[in-house]
Amino acid sequence: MSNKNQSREKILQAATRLFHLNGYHATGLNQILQESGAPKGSLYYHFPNGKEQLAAEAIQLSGQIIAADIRTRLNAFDDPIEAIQYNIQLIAEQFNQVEKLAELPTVPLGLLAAETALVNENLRQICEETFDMWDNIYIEKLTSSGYSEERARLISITTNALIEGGVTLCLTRKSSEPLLQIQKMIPLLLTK
Amino acid sequence: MSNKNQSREKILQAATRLFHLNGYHATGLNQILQESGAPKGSLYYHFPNGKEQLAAEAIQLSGQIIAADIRTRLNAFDDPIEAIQYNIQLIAEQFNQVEKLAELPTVPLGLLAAETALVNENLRQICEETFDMWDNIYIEKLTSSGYSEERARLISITTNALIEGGVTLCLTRKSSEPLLQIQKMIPLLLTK
DNA sequence: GTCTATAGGCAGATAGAC
DNA sequence: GTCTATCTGCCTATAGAC
Repeated sequence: MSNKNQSREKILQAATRLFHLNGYHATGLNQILQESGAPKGSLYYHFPNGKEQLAAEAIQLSGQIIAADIRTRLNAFDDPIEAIQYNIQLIAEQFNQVEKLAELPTVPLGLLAAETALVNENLRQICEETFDMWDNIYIEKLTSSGYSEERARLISITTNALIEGGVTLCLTRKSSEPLLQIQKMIPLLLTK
Repeated sequence: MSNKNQSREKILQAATRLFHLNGYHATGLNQILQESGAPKGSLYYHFPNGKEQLAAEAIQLSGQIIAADIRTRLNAFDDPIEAIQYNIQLIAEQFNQVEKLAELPTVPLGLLAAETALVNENLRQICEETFDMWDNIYIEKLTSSGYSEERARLISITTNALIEGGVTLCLTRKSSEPLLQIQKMIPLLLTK
């Protein structure tokens, strides 16, 4: 059982990294196995439903890691404006060294979501639940800072869209600039 | 030559639709040919560099179609706030009938950009140029409405990120709601 | 310019020994 | 639980008749 979980975890970690970085369709099971060091037989023992199950668990795993990141960053400042700006700043900094991108699981799931939404209902739902989870973190921070429920919802959706779109722009431009620029607009969005 | 261009155009149109909808890696050449009605020999006659060339031209084609859409929409209102809101509204409405999504090439290129940015330098550059083109349309509208060059740049980047991220959220939620919500924030962003 | 047939490789998935 | 060998099918790309 200890071995079982070790292997499983290694495979899942490699899958999570590769799916987020290269996407669902561009990532092969062989690639995942090679990186994790596990054999193919092992993969189907631990993930009987193959690639789809692997992607489902990968999205959930990184969804929770990112949620934890967002929570600690938002808690770093009382003022929600500073807090959200800090969060975006840290995401942006990942794009300074593109090599290091490979190590970090904190690239949001826009790619996976867009790839699967129209094609795989199961994965689509998991992405939706993940976005819900992230939304709720922002909403809680904002309502506890005195924003109305309705306004908090609006700001949260907008923030998530800004981050997902901003990440796409940073990837495309090979630069952290887009998110650093976007971050400057947060004070305007958080007008009460 | 008339036949040549007809075939070429059909293939390119099918490719454009499928790439934007399903992504680069999930779209097969067979699928493109089947939809276009053209034979495989024809594809490699018209696009000697195969899939990559097809994707490159598809991005450029839809990039220009979308640019034209943005231009006419921004020209529909003098006030840039109303104009940008109108543009987002029209993008959002595409997600009301998911069936009709298939017909419209106006889904921005976030998926293609994120898929290719780290993997194919040629396609990455084309995506970057396309984003530049769209940025410039917003910038021109804003500066001619009295916004400073610097502020116009900032707003344009943010608007593009909002749209790309918003589209991802709409796809994931199978709903036009996210973009309709986001649209409400435009007046705050355009504060002078 | 158009079409067929097919090469050659890699994908995801499975069977069965150990 | 692990590993190898292998199946089937689809992928991109090409060769060559017409």
